[in-house]
Amino acid sequence: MLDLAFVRENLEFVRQKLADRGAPDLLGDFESLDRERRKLLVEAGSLKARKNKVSDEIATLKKQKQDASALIAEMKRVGAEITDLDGKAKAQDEKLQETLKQIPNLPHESVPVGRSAEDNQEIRRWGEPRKFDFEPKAHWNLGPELGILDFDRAAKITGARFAVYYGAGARLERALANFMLDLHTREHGYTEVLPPFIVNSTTLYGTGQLPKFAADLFKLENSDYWLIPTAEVPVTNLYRDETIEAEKLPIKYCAWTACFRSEAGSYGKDTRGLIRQHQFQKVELVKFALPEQSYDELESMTRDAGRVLEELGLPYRVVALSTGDMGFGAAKTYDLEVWLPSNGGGYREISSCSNCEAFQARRAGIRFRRAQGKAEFAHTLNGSGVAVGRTWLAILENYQQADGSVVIPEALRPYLGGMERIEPQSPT
RNA sequence: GGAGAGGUGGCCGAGUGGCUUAAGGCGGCGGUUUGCUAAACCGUUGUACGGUCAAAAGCUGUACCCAGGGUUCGAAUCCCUGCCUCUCCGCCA
Repeated sequence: MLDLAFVRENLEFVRQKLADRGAPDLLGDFESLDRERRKLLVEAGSLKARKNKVSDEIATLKKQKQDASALIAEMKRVGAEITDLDGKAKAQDEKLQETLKQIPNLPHESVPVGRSAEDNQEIRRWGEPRKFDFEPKAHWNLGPELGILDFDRAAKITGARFAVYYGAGARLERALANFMLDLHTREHGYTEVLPPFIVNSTTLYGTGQLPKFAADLFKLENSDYWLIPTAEVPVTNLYRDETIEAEKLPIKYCAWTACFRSEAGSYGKDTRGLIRQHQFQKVELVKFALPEQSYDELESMTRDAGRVLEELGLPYRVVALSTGDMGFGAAKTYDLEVWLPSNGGGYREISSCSNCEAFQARRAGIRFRRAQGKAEFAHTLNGSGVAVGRTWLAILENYQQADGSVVIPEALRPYLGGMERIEPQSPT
């Protein structure tokens, strides 16, 4: 959420930044709404001041056993007026809050202005895509052929966009999660968190999934419980409505969780394979940072995520998302895109690292306090470190051999009991 | 799922309709005293949204005693609903 006073004082600037994102103009009636609301606050405030004063006078009269009926009668009328004004002010305020909650974050000045992913800016590349001397297969063929991946039975027991893993496939997924967690906790200074995979709606408001993106989420029936779309949601909300001591910043968490997304509106996109599933696993990185350090923290978080792919020998590139391609709460986002040989070869998103500045903190009441001075809003950052399911398929595709087996990257072997290669196997 | 007890400032804790602008204590901050430390003493203390101001400071208004409604001239206090915590019982990985 943007700061109300900031929007009021920088209306044209805000309009421009939102236009850069390609967001519709949501500030249409902001000025009049804000003006009307403040006028009502002043009127109601002065009436309440009178009410408080007269109530004291009534108390004094009663104590002295004198007649207060005239004042009481007046206050009955004033009370009705206050109820009326409060109602109007509340309605205006709700409209204003609703407007503010619909407005995405303002892009940082360093973000390339553009309309879509076409305008994203490549920052750097790591690794050389492998040259195959045979036609590389897509993972949705490789996996089932190896007997470690099964979409058909997943469709039977649940539905489309789910998968079952067997044997070395299940173990590879588990090994990847452990490998990522160990790397971030041992070498990058993150503290591991295991949060609930179900959260309430207040939590989803805090990180910005609600109210705009309810359709992307799974909601549990007859409750206020929702499945998390990413660990960013529960982990960022750990400090909701709390004030952190400045010396403790930056706080760095990493969390392995399952993630659940309805993928409404993506019918027809990535229908084959593991790229776009309703349920997938992800190791997430979350930071709480001082405002003056948050962009340095974004850089290091992006490097921390990249380390995972480098250790696994997976070629990737880093792109800065353009203003038109960024998520709702982000002020700046880097995507990590891993190279996949299937479909003629190309880079696919495997991590997204964002600095939300104070956008989430303002919604969620995440503050910090310096030794001297008032509480300020912290900056929050989140990034995948990285998506486990997509790493799984990247390993299959990048490390496949002509005979249909898959070589396990060195760094991962200790997590697989020394296994060097996945050979075709029977699932049963 | 059943029964009961609770939810008050950063923390502890008083407070059953108006002398509460939330007592008292702890902690924090500032100061006095002191060879240093400790102690003692004095002062101070949160958040949000407004008004005033060029702006900041300051001054000032309102709201906030889990949340949302209600009763009343007046609610931390009374009523209703919800959420959360704790204790006991039942069920359970």
